[in-house]
Amino acid sequence: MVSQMDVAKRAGVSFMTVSRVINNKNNVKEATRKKVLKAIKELGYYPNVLGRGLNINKTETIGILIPLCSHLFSTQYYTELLRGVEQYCAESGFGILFYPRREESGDIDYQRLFQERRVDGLLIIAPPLKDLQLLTLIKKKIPFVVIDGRGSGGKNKRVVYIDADNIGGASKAVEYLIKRGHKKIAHISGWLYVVNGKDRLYAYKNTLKKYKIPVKNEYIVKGDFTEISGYNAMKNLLKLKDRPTAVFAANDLMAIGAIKAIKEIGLSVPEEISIVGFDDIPLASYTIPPLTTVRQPAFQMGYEAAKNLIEMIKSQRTETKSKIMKTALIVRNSTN
Amino acid sequence: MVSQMDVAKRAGVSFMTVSRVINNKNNVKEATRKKVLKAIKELGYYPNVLGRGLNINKTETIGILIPLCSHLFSTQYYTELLRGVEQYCAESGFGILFYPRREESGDIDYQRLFQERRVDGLLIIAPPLKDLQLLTLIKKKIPFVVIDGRGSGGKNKRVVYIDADNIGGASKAVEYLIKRGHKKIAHISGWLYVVNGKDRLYAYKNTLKKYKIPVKNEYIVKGDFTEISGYNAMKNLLKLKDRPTAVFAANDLMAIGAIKAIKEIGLSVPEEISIVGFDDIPLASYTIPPLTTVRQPAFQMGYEAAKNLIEMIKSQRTETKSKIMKTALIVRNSTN
DNA sequence: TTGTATGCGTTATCAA
DNA sequence: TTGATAACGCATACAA
Repeated sequence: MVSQMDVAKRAGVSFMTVSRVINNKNNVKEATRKKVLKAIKELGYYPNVLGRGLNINKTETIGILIPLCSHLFSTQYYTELLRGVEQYCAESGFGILFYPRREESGDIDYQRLFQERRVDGLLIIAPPLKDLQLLTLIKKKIPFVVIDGRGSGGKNKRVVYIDADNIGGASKAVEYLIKRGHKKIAHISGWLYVVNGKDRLYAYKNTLKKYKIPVKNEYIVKGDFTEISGYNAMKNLLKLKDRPTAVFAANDLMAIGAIKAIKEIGLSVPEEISIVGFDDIPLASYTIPPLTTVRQPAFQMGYEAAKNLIEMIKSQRTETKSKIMKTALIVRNSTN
Repeated sequence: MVSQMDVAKRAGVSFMTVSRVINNKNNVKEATRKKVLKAIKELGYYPNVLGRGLNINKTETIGILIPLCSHLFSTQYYTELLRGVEQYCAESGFGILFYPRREESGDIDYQRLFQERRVDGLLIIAPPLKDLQLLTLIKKKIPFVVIDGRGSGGKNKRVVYIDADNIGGASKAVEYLIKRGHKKIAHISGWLYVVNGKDRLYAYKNTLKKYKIPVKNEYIVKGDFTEISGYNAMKNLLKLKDRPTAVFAANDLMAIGAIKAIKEIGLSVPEEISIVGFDDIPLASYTIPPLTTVRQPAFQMGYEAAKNLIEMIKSQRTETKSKIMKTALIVRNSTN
């Protein structure tokens, strides 16, 4: 391994001069700098981030804690989010340590990643509704940003949340159905242990109330964001005597499952039943019929979150900059 | 920051004893160990991986270099692959440093990640056909494993490649079409600058030859793995006087684009034109009609690759264990 | 069974 | 403008 010492010997200077050149300090004579750069090149020297990190107590790396249970991660929504995160990290020279969480098994110890000095901060995606570990992070002053987890760490002002406007988006979806004349509107809910699922259910109920439409329990069926759960939920809805004429599914995959169930018994979408999803994954425009859905700005959310986190890390500040990103109703052909 | 020294003071021992406890050395008296563990707990001590890594020259982290151009990364194939990688890393206690490559911009310097001691080895996904950087890694004895890049680093026995059997899988697909009576079979090729695309094209040509069916240039249209490229390619095929009766697309997304183009001019799949894809992404079973395709074991590939890499790192050996993973033809309803 | 000295590669501080 | 020394947290080698 080539160290600054080796470079220094080759260039006939002290290792401190090498360090200065590496770090672009301006108090190095141009001739000396050239000698050093030449030696660096000849020896193929690369600075050792461990040595550096140990000294300055920084790693220029963020950890990303992402749920890996397939029904969440496999959604293209997450790849877009990741792309956004990557974009900002690349711009600011930060690395990304990838920590998939499997909710099932014993969880990851959030603070460990920081305390071990693996990362300078954490990006936490879709944590549980009440995540006590976030409180630990706050107490220990560990920088972190939460995506898709509004409120998971309580209302502490020091927590930065980046969320899509789930309530607004879901309200728009239900409102649209109401304005098209639907009165019997059902909801296939998402995984209710993350805020996305909970908020969309809340908005469904609330919008109905706003328009004086009674909320019927039999019209609310629990799903978990997977296509199969949407399929099963729809099967149940189809058994009802008073069948709904429209369904708002908490994500696109479940909407797709629902469409499958409807077609299977010979009914058609949207003629007999209208369907609205949430996410606007690429697949949404390929279903038959193409899906009316709520788009959330996944890339921007990732980018914003990384930006916030890295600014927090760099500035040492911990001021709140939570953001609710706008959603948009994309009307295609699954609604009537 | 709490260090071994702090723990040592609290427990009334030397920091070396603390180190021994951390590393589960057996030459520590049980009573002493308990004292130390108690102090560790009370102080909330976590070992600093930078200090440790600097000393033992290991990081227990692998770097994953993955193409982020959306047409490759957004495929669910890659999420599955990542899940496999994660699985083995979790089992062996390794971290994953995530390095998306954007082929467009100036590339990542592969060796840098290792030389800077960020990682102990590299997992390189879908490199270019001839990747000179891989030769550097070989020369510098940096552990790495290539996924979806058979041959990118030359035929050096020291390179470990984990690939799906692209040639076998594509051959099965084309053979199936031939056995169903098709003679006019076209191919929508993938991105030909990665081995997956190239091999599938090769297998297409080769299988036709094997069955004495002439290879017609006009039946081969270049795509780049995106849905839109499949759509456009199919448009061109549909303009031919002697239209093909079957199309083998180099991946599912392009197959889906092709189906869209076919439907648009009022023809039907599979009655008038049969389509076969490659990958078997989840979406494949939702298209209308559900797609006949070639399944590759993405999860296992990721798992195997990580296993190979980490074993190389741990054993210091660099023996070749390249693997070609089996593929399977999944017959659904897009073929006739 | 436990402790002391040393060095990993880097940067900060202070001196020259 | 340059260099010497110390320190970051840890584990190895050796001594007690």
